[in-house]
Amino acid sequence: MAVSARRGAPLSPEEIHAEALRLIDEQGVEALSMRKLAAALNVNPMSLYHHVPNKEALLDGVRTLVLSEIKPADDDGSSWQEQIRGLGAGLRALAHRHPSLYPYLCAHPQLMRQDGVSDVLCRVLAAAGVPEERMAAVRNALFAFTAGFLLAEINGMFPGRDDAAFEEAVTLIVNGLSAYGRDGSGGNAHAEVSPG
Amino acid sequence: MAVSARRGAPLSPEEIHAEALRLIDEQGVEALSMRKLAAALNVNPMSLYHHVPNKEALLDGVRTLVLSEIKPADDDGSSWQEQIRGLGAGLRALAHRHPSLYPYLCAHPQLMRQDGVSDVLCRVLAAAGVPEERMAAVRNALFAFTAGFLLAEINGMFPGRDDAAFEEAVTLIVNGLSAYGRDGSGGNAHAEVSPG
DNA sequence: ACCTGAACACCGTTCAAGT
DNA sequence: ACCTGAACACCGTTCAAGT
Repeated sequence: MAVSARRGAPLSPEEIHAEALRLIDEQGVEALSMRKLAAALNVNPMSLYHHVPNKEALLDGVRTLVLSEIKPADDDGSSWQEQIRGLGAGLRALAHRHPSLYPYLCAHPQLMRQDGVSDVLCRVLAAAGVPEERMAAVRNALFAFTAGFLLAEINGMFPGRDDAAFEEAVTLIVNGLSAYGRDGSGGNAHAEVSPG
Repeated sequence: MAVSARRGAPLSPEEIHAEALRLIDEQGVEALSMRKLAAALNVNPMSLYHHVPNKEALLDGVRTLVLSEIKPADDDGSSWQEQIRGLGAGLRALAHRHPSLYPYLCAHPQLMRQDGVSDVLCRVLAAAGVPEERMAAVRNALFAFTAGFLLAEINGMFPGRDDAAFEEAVTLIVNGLSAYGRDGSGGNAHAEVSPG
């Protein structure tokens, strides 16, 4: 059986990811090392490598663990404006729950492309009047805008957690989306400008 | 004089920062180490510490070096929409010139608060009809949106350098700003919603 | 199957010593 | 004033060996 002398149960990836997230939330990503993580788990540093290929894969696991917290709400019948605000608030809550990990979430956007969130967002955007052929671009822009705003917020661009600043930002977005509903073109006088 | 046996001239912070930037652009931020940098400068690793306090300060210097590339254009009489597009394109060019450093620029937004850029942006926003008391919030939001979009782009959210996606994003912003010009309130039906 | 200790190739940084 | 070598306290990771 060869279970660790210092522990009752064998390690598992889940346990490792959870403890890594705890350490990151507590001390920051920079402070996480395989050796410290092993110490926190009361285990030899090298034991980790039987459950996780390397540190990069470990961080990948932590990122997916955090992203699993996202539970996009169902359509509750409210206006698309309200639903946009709700989605933004949800992502914002996640960012503030894990401020130290958040920049690393932004740095790996393939994980941010969770189908659940994307589907809900697209439904709301369709309700706002975004035409099908521009849906992907608008959805990506919105996602990037939101992630960027939260990154700036977490990095201290605003003094503390400034809810008014967040409201202003969401309003800017909602107003921008409204143009799609008015004429279906997004009012884009520059859509055919030759790109750079 | 005690100049390095292997070099003609003594080191300088400028030389160190420039070489560090070169290495970062070439091999990525993760690959930069004090020891490799010293080797690239043909110098003993410890010599660096006579010109730079530590690695964090070195990266700070590299960031300010890159930010000094920003030269916000003067008012050329074009519409505020065109000027917004110009500012965005300028920041985008910088991001693509230094894709590896760019995420680290975003992580230290105090450096992004260059007065020059901020002043120009505020002038353009005033032309768009943003009222004085909301200027700071809108300026910050715009900056964070742009930085976030470019971060997503650099991190591979879009397939390659997708100019159409960037145009769509800027259009969304421009449309959002247009609401301020229509009624001066930004059309913000939710400005007084109780935060959180 | 799971764990471990020793070892390797790296780090950033300090410090006393050189010229 | 500027540079240097040795040393310290860390890293991530490999590998052969243990049960």
